[in-house]
Amino acid sequence: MISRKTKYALQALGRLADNPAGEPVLIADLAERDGIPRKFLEAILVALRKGGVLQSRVGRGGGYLLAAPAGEITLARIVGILDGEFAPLPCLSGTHPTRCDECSDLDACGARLVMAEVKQAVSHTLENITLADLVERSRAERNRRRNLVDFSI
Amino acid sequence: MISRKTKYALQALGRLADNPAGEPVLIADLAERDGIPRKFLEAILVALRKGGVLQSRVGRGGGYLLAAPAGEITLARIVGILDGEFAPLPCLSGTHPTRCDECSDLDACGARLVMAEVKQAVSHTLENITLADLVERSRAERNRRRNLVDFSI
DNA sequence: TTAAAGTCTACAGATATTGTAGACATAAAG
DNA sequence: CTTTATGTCTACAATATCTGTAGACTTTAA
Repeated sequence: MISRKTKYALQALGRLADNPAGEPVLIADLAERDGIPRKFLEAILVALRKGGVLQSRVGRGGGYLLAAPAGEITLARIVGILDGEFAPLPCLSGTHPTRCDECSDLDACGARLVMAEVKQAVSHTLENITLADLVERSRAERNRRRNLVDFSI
Repeated sequence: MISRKTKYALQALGRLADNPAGEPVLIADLAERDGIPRKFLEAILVALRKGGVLQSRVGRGGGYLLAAPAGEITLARIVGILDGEFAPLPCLSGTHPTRCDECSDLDACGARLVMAEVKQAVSHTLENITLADLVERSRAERNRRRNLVDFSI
């Protein structure tokens, strides 16, 4: 469902959200740490910057930083920037609604009615998860395991 | 999110679910009514038959029928047959789980943890909507409007 | 002035999706 | 038993989209 582009973005954004605020991270570092093709990641980060999620600094000592606190950056926003608005059917797009050729009765289309519900569910989920959750859950899982190990000693 | 293939499938299945039980419907009719390329629809229907959702009869008087009551055919099943199992990330596939190359710690991957939640939400929604719902909602919408018209006369 | 960064444009390659063609198999009607 | 109406199968063609690469350019700090 999500493109590799968005997957890479989530990985890189996770690293950035983990980093001390104000410390720019290099594209090259992000790319290497997660095995992402560097030039491809470059394009992804530019899109995220244009989308207002990232800030960049050019030149020596430069790199990328989050443009907002991790808790304010939702998955919906990230996915929207990279994969475009999530529309299970073209006629359900909010921004570029496109009617099917043979559709004589848009509002009574069964496929559209049920897919609207799916869209609603997905959007709701994506709106309610932030980068902070992503980082937090990863930490929680690591801690959980660390505790297991402690007990086993 | 869903392919054109699945969209066509939903349209055709809606027609079939609306048809009196036991009456086969011709591919050609389904194709024409919704403006679906005939040969393409053919392939879709074959997949659905192999997936156990449809029955076919060959020869004169033949055509397609639902293989089960509309209320027992979920969207999850239809989407699964045509688009494959829904996995927001390859490592979240139930049937062909594929680890990312550079992933050193699968269970603590933040992207994976949050996407698992999205997968859960989508699956839950798709499991809880059936073809009967699709038909019913379409009917309800048409009735709603018919009533509006009646009152306005 | 130089080196270290990000930026931009264009394209190449891979993969998936959508759509088409035509020969074939099966079943009913007469 | 022949004809006709139907679905089935295999192979391919045409797009479209996604992924990835190249290289010249701009900006900033040391």
